[in-house]
Amino acid sequence: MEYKFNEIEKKWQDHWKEKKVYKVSNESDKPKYYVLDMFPYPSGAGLHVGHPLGYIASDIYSRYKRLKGFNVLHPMGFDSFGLPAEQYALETGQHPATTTEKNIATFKAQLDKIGFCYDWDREVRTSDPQYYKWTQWIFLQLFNSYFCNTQKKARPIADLIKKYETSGSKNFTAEQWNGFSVAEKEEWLMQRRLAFSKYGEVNWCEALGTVLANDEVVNGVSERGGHPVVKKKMRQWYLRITAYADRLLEGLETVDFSDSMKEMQRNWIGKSEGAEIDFEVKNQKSKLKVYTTRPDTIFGVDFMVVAPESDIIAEIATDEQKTAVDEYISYVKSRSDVERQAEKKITGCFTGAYAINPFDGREIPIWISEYVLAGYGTGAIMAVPCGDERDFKFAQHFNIPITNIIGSHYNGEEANPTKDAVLENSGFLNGLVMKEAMGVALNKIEEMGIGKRKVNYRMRDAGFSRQRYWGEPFPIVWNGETPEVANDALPLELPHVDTYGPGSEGEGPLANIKDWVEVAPNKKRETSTMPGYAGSSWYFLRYMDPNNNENFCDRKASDYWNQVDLYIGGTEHAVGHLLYSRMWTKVLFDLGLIGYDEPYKKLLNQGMIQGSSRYLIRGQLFIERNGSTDHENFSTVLISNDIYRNWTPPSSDDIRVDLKNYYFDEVTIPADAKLAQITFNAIPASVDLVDGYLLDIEGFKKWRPEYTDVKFITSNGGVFFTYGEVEKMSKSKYNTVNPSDLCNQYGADTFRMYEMFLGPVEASKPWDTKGIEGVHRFLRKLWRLFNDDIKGKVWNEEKATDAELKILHRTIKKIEEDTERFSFNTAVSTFMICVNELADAKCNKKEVLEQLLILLTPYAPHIAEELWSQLGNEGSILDATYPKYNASLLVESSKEYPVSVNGKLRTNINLALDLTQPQVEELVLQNEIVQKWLEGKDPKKIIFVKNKMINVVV
RNA sequence: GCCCAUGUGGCGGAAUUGGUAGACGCAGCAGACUCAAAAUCUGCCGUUCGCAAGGGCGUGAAGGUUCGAUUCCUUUCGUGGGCACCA
Repeated sequence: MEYKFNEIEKKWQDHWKEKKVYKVSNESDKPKYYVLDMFPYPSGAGLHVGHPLGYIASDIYSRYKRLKGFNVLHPMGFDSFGLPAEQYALETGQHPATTTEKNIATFKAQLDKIGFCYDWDREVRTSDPQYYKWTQWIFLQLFNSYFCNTQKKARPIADLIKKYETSGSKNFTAEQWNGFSVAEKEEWLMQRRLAFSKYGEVNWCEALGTVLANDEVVNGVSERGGHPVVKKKMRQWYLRITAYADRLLEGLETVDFSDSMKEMQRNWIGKSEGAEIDFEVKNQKSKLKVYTTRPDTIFGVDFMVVAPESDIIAEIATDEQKTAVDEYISYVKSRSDVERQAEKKITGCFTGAYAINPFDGREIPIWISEYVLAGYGTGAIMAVPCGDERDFKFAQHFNIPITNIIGSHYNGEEANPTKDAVLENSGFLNGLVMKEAMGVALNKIEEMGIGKRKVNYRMRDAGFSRQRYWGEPFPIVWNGETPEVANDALPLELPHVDTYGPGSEGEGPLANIKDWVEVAPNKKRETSTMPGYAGSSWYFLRYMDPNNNENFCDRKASDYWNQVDLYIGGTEHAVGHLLYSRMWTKVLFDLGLIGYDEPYKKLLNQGMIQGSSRYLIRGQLFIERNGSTDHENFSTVLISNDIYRNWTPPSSDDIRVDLKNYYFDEVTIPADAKLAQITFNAIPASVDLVDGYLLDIEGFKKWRPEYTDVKFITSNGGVFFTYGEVEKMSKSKYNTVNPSDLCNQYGADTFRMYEMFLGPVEASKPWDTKGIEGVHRFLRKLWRLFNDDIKGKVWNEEKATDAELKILHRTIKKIEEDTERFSFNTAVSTFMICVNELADAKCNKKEVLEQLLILLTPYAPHIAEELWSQLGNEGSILDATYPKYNASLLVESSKEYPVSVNGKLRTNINLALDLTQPQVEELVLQNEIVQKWLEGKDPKKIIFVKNKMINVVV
């Protein structure tokens, strides 16, 4: 009987579906366990082999936990709002809901093929009105809440209003408040709401009349069309995540994330303690407020740098410098934050103004430069070139003299950011170590009233509106400049639009639907929609109670399932999604809606599976006809990579002389034309058309008919080599591999195990389909322990020997350990070793094999269930009892010790495990090989680590 | 530029706490079975010197700590991810 994986997998998938074996109940006597994957965006390209890596890992762990007696929640859904669907709609006119629906169907079919144990009855889709009803509802909770700085938590805004009405605030009295107009009141409240609106900068593309996402902007121009992009101020919604900065930092102490993940989040939040200092500006009324973390270096300030966006520039720039300053500012407008900071080139412009050092009266030139960002601190810094590398380079570039305040710690060649130097040239701080000087300087600054201590965060409030269609509409109506909660019942559904283009002022497409926007005279709906992370910030809660129409999630359900025990996803979400959803959870907790303020107890980061793309070298010959300067592509060749690689191009003089050197030896250039240019570049070939690097030439011609007639310059034997590049999997690079194809060809069990076998889940690695054979052979070998292709059943009910039980129990121990620590790749190896050993021992005994099958169930559920039933078991193996390993079977009495002399391995000696150090030393010194390496000398020391090794030191 | 990760045979990787580097698999080579192929099985498989026994070198590079370093520290180079409107 052969291993017919296609039949077996179909049979059991149907059976499991029919018996609803993956249905999960919110009531159970078993302990609960919640395993969650970061849900996918259902792109039109479908699932590729990179997606399921984390899903397989979580599926294995879920099934393992189930076998261990837990009630396991392991749901799946779709993050189905997003830009690509809208972009596609813009191009084809198809409604995003239609394409999204189709894409989800494809994804689900692909996922089911791999045999995941999802309870599909709990599926969520962020674009489903029944889901985004609650996203909108939570937004309104945020809108109607503020962060109480005394209690350090979110509270209803009504509480704040009550306080204002009765006792006012530091900005106004109760009487004043009660006299304010609605609009005036709202202006004050807006400064406290957790979801609030203000003017912010967006990437504005005039030519497209639209706002662009950062990744639609390349080098300051739009990716589509190459039009200029500038920063433009527009009204935007924001979430006051900065209010939660400290709690987001503290919360990291309570969760099990990797240290690097925590580090990334800490850096993102970027808490720093320092001071804001006001500097007088020479001959000006306005003061320059800078933020610094190093007030101890105040005597080393040689210049100031102000962000180009700062309003103060207009006030202080001198007439002589005005033109230069304006020019510089317009240059900076075209640049993104990333570009501004990544730039190695040093740019800047002097304003002509001088600040005055409050301690020694020195005049400090004020510059503007793009390396200072407006959004951070006060948008201005005091530059200390002897202590800061960027300041130093700036000073050097613009020939600004550098003051040394750290003596020999500064060598004149590079800045030294030390805090341990003793200060010099520093007035009242002279002689103090910098660390101590910090407090002294701060006290003095506060005493003089020219500045104050200030905690700063690099993190900014999160932009929460998008000028797009395919997202959650805001249940907000604008009364002039005052936002009000819309009267509509939730969900406020996305209305139908005829076109997906932007509104006349760059608003989202919703702005074009007059009837929808104008709800009453002078009352207009908010026309932007929520960003992608809105729906994903709370989806882990919805899975617990997905069909609840009364509540986003019943408190009983969220208390039962509690936090996500294991969350698996990529590091690319390290700071975005994870921080947002941590914040939402904290708000929901503060408002008493759920019982915990961290969503994810443990986070496991899966690596990215990269594509292994294949490229062909294409040579193209261009000619010019009749004096026209347009180049015409006259001839094309494709060149095998090894030939091209070994080719040395002739010097440019040769081109016109000898085309032989250029692979175009058979080309005759028409009389009325002349050779213009020969170029070589790479064109992608689909990975389906190569075997390793060898191209299937005929297949390629069929795939790209435009190359049917071109000449292929082949290597010896007529073969054609492509070359490889490891890069992100994407449709455009033709390097995607569809998991469904592999499941058809090798079976889901093979595919699951191969994905795991590839390497550690956390690591990124390139995909290579070739290795899958090895895993497939392993499963066939396992099958043959039960069934022979010709003889049929070979398993038996004989009693297992000690040696066989030892193989089994060693495997039980290792598989359990490896699964617990998410080392799935080594677990697969362990299965292979076990099956190899059982085959060598000719062990076909049910007593051993049955236990092995249970271990294998999380990894390869279909074959395990099939063989389990062949062994005559009644129930499903999914609910079998996980084997316990018997330590007494694994006890050894002796060990083959490696023996080193001076750290170099020289021999092995078999020794009993209960020997003492002196006994070991004696036996080791008797050994011939050890004697030889001792060369008659006495050993200085013999290091003996029990059960590990022996090292003789001479 | 900044933050994080990572670098081991031809390839994916193993070595869990500083203790035998290269488990397991792919590819390759040689052989068995077969009319043949597939499948399966056996052996070899980091590099170098050597007939062999045995030795030298070897975990991106350079230093350091240690009896002992893929593992810890310093410096440096390459690659991947993130940098706030891709998700």
